[in-house]
Amino acid sequence: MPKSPFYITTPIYYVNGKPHIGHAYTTVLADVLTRYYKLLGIESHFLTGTDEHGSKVQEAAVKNHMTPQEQCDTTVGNFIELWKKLDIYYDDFIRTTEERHKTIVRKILQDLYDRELIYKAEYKGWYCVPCERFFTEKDLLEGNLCPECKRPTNELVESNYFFKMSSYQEWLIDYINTHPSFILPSYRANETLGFLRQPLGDLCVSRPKSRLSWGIELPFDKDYVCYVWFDALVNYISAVGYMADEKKFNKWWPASYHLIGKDILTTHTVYWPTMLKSMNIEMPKTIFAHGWWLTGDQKMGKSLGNTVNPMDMAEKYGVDAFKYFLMAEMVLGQDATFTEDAFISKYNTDLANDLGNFLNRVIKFILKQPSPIIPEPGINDDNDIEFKNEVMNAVNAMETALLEMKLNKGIDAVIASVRAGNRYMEKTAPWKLAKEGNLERLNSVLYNTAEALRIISGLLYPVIPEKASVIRKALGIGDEKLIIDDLRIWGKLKPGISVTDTGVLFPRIEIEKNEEKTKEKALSAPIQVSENVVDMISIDDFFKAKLKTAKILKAEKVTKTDKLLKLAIEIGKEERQIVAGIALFYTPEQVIGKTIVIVSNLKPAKICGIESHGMLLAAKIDDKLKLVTVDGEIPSGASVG
RNA sequence: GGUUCCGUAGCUCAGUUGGUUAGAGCAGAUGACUCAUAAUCAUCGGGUCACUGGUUCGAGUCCAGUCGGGACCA
Repeated sequence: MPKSPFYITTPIYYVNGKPHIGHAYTTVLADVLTRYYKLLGIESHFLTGTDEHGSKVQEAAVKNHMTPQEQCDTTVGNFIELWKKLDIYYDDFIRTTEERHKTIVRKILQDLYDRELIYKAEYKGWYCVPCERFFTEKDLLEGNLCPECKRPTNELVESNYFFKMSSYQEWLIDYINTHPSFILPSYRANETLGFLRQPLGDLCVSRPKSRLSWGIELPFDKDYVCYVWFDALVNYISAVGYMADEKKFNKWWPASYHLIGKDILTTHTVYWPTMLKSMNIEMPKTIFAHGWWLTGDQKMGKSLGNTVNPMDMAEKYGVDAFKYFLMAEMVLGQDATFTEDAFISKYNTDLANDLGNFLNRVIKFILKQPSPIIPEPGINDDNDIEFKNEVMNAVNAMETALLEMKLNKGIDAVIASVRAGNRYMEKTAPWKLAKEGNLERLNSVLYNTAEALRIISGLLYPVIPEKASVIRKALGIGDEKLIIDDLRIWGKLKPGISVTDTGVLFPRIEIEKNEEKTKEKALSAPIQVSENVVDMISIDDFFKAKLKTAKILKAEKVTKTDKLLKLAIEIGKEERQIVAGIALFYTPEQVIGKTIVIVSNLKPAKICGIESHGMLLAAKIDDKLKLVTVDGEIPSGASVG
């Protein structure tokens, strides 16, 4: 493992809105990585913060009848509060409105200006008065209309200051090519190189105060403020003492990782490196772009109303479980989908059934013994050795995973060792050993399971600090300092310590009943619709069901059933799959191309293992069934009602 | 439209530089156990590895094309 200090950053978040899953994910990731490096005994520094200048903050302030600074002070609280709630331990939190930051930005600007790396020039653009925004010609809509509000724009000549970014183009291309871990994943490096195939322009680093006053004033021209991105990027060095505390700066820089979302790739892989180069500062070791969490909303279309706010999951099922899911489920770099079903499934299998249950059975069993302490182990047999190897294997896997930025793999390995623990208990059956009075074997088995839990809790601590601490408390080692060297050695757990029942670690989330109901409804619905309308309902009740026209694109029989057809349907621009119990009445060929009516906002359900996303309407009497269709031509996606 | 990545069991995905019977988790079926959170453990998947053609003694793994999906750029 690297022994040089570990310095990790998140982007500084823009304070014009509320924090969402994207912010949370990056910050949790940085937090978890930092905790791992601290576990490895490496000095670590974790920086996050907020980006507080720029037009959007100014606009929000005006709207809320505040000064921009007041606006920042209020909204920054949302972030700090969330980090507290998520148990995030950053070492530093920087705000770009802090003097320690602004001073450095001014110094950098002055330095670059003095060295003629920043120059003043006029450039032509199109200005939209209502939007108060400047556009380049290519941004405009046809007829020189504003791309935002579609009103005419005025051609305008404006003076601004430019950073000579263009002069670093060749250097940057070469640097990326010769430093394969500079931008990760590698396809993001390719994207950057793609961007760099075209001539790189100079970067406009000023905004005239006449258009925007909320920013850092240029030290050499009081009519301008600094462009937000230039300002913001500097946080990564201003926070660790650049031009202020040389010793501190040399300790932490270059950063080990700049974690970013893929949406801000270019600013971090083009602007920032050229800025650093111009300042003669070493490049960060790795700029790592992770993917996005797609929520139900984005993935399934808006009409459904089954959206889950991922943040609610932390509230509902616990912060540690939430962080566990984020870390275990996303392959770093790729996008991942967040659904409550996936969350619950992962929670129940990994955390409740595997980990929580393993802890529980070990502790409860030891507590049933005449002396409820960690016993003295005897000689290991083959089962013991096999189990021990599996646990030690997890330690190695986690270390490798960290280096490769494949946290999910590391976590998988740890959970695999938990499963090995459950398997080990079945194989050795300590309850039988107790009955037989084979105390030597019994003690060995109980010791080994407890020892495994010591190591496993240590490996998972960075992800689930609170719950891992509970495990350690149960084992009687709650106060011991956690270091990797102790996890690498089997047998560190001292016999003789009392264990404690700390209760159920992760209570199972029970959802079976709800699922069954949905399933029944979905199956029987098409057959019940026409008959016996009971109870009167209000119009509002009726409109809760969003009925829409849909065109059947594809249809096929569901194997092993005689009633079900699987349909691919089109609702406007959206395409989805539903399962309908109409196969006794229609062949797939008969329904393809038909425009039918469906309930589009029905909660999705699995029918015979197939996801069904909506329900079609059909009329039925006795043994006849007819689909509800529309009279004449109408596009799919039209509202019915 | 250009560049690029991907398309593997019902679902999520692993599959190193081409080489013996293509794997894991979840879901499902059957059985076992009872220390445990109706948890756990064992056994059961014969999947045209999107399609077509090619290179090779041999390709999920390389090449070309087709279809489908994503990313970036325009």
